[in-house]
Amino acid sequence: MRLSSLADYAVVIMSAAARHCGGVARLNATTLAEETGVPLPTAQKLVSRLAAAGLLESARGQGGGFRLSRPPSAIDLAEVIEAVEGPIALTTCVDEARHDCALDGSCRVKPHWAIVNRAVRGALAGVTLAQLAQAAPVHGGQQTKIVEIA
Amino acid sequence: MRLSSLADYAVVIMSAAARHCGGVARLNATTLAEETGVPLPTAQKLVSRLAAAGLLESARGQGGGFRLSRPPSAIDLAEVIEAVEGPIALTTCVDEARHDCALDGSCRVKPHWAIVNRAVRGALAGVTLAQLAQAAPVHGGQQTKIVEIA
DNA sequence: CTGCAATCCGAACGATACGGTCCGATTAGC
DNA sequence: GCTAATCGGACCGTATCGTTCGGATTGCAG
Repeated sequence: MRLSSLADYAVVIMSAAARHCGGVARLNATTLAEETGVPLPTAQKLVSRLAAAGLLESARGQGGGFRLSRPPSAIDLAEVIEAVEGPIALTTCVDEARHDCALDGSCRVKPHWAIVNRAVRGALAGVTLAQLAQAAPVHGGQQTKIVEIA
Repeated sequence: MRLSSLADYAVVIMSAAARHCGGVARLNATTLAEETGVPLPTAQKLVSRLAAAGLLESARGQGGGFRLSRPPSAIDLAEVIEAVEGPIALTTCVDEARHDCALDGSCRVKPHWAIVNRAVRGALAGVTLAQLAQAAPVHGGQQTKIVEIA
């Protein structure tokens, strides 16, 4: 139940890019790396994947760089994570592209995983880059609540 | 964002144990392995960890085995997963036992992770073994919803 | 038009952690 | 007191992740 380091860094980078959204200037990988503290080679790999997923627009050559393809309020955590890690699937049986669950047929729990998976993904999809770009979260008590489940 | 196979199997095993909760008879690792389809050695490793976490009560020697330490309705997914994988911490900076985040100090995103982490954990804590032991989930539309977030 | 410099893109290497297997320690029954 | 069945911990192979490196592409200056 741990996020990969790459996904963690990707969120940090996207958040930094969202903060510079006012200026139309493109941000290159070097600048993003310096600003966030992420190692440069790793940052390069990440912006590549994020661009391939359509979350960033890339421009090559001198003066090139990256820019958010959408407003920060229209990009959520789930998208960023899926761009780096692939589809959010807690178990292999949820991932429709793979049918290699050893138990499969007789597994009585399988039907429930889809619901749990949706709940977790929903928790991530509920947070946008715009919220992450804000200075600090509100500390006034519990902000998150699951109302119904399964 | 993928659950480890061990955690997946642990949920399946605990769910099977919950289904046999009526009888007071203990279940040994072999029986649970046969019933769930989980490889025996792996099942042994899992029940050991689950017992160490206090979710199962173990009895050694001939005629021994395992039993749920609490009613199925009082054990949730988060507990099972944490027993196998350790604390649920999406990022290293959420895990209070570790302070080895390379970015740390200047990271602007860090404060938000705690909230996201709580939301994900809440989604898992909302599902009990009693619900998993039921035959099948209700398919009547979307059952899960995040009302407020960060 | 040509050369240069900056940037993005894909492939190979090493390390960490997971998953699976085996053997020893312990306990209840005979 | 012995036997047998079961739990508990240690070892090893494997796969994925994370990092690093070199090549291809593009825009600007001369």
